[in-house]
Amino acid sequence: MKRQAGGELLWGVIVETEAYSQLEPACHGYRRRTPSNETLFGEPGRFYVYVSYGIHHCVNVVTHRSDWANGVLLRAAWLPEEPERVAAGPALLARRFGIDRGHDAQLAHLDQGLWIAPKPSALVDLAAPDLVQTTRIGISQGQELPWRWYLRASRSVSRRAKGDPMPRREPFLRLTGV
DNA sequence: TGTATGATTAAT
DNA sequence: TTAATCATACAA
Repeated sequence: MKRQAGGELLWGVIVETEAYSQLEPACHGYRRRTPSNETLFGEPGRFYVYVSYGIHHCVNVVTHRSDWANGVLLRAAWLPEEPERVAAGPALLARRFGIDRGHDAQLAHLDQGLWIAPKPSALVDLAAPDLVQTTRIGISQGQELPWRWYLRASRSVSRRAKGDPMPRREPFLRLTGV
């Protein structure tokens, strides 16, 4: 969720994530601590934002503990009242929420204007919460680890891998308020 | 300084 | 499947 400059709230439902750990080679903290991955080694609960392919931004939430690189990459979100797939991919998600390196190391907290909240059951009803666990994508090492999760029914997932179950036809989410 | 690489995306 | 595009890391 993001509180925008005009005071309006921008929000979406995270439908796809991947986990990264210092112990495996796909993680930015696998080799060494540098200025650009410093946040990943810092205290949990902050956003780690990195530049991808020199042109995109991707957002993680730092997890575990300080001096240990663990994080969860936010790969896709579904936004109400917006075209499907506007945030279907980590760089697209960052772009839609206007997140860049300026948000790196920022606390994921309401007070900071950018945060993550539990699904408000009064507003949103997950009709088909089936979670698919599968392998991560876009990496050359650590491909065997099944550390990617996404909501099966969401069409705003970045992409499906071979063998992954097909999406359901029914809407996966209902707006009951707003 | 110079070169290689990539947690991506859009187009083919 | 491939090209685009450049911050970052690392070698020299």
